[in-house]
Amino acid sequence: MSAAAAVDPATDPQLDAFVTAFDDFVRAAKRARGRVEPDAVLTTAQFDLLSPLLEAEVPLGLRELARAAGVSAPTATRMVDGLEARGLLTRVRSEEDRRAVCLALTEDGVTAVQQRRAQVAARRRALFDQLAPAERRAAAKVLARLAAAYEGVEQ
Amino acid sequence: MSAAAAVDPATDPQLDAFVTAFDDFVRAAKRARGRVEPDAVLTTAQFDLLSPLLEAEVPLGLRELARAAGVSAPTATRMVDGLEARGLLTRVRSEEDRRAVCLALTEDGVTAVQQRRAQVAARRRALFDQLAPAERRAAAKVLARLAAAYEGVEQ
DNA sequence: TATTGTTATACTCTATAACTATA
DNA sequence: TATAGTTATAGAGTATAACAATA
Repeated sequence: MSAAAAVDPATDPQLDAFVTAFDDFVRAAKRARGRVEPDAVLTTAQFDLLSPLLEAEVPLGLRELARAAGVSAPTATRMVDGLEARGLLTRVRSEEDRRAVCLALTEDGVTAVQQRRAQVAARRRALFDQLAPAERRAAAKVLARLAAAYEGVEQ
Repeated sequence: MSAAAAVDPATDPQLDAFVTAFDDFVRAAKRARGRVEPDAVLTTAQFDLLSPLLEAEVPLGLRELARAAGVSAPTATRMVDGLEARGLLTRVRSEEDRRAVCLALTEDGVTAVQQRRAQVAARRRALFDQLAPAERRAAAKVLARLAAAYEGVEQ
């Protein structure tokens, strides 16, 4: 048994409160996601894959996109197949390096990514609107701190 | 275009800070999940499905489990097929209502769920350990508040 | 030899529609 | 007729291993 598994959260009320709140938050977020996503233009995975292309000054390679989205190259290839067939991105062989492909959003692709971003932003905003001013400041601070804390975990 | 999509987050610095922090947090959490889960006994979906059975006093029906996990009945059936084949749960026809099945964890199933819970708890704890005492209190409070706020969104 | 991308293969998660058995 | 569950079918996401083309 690992050291972490041997720890009884009940022995530390602060840890227990943190873990419970975290679990509640994750569950609530999951439920909310389920309510919003059925009619989405892009799935989460597709959005994560395409999103970097909106900021990209130049077309990106498949591996770059795969790494940014946190998926394997074959998975990215397959996803790109579907997205290309739907006319959301273009895949052309690079002239400089004939091994590489250049991936870029089409006009429809840009629209799709922007729509999905707007959906996500709307969801965030709806949550924001539920909070009192002091809570809003506290939430932004805590979430930023937690994001940073993740980087210190498991190296 | 929806009202929400028309809002420019940049016009409200507090909203912008909140949305940015939220996005950073979600991305960091996703990366961390990817680092931990490859060697997990259960996938997230399997864990979500089995988890209620650990607390259940009596065996649960398939629909109950499906609803709790947020998946359709056929999805639950298929998942139960695999979990039953792996010996993690038992599926027996109910005596009182011959339409229903009674689902319960086997000893191995209990171990698997507990292991996964320990993994999740360890991840939460690692994050908790990164925080200063004041940050821990603030985080627990904010996460609980956000979980509650979700319930007020979209009714 | 190393890198980029694809194909082959296999498995999980997901849903809707249609079905069976029971109430 | 309504409910519990399953089967049929289809599609997306996921990975590893093996491959081709190019550097």
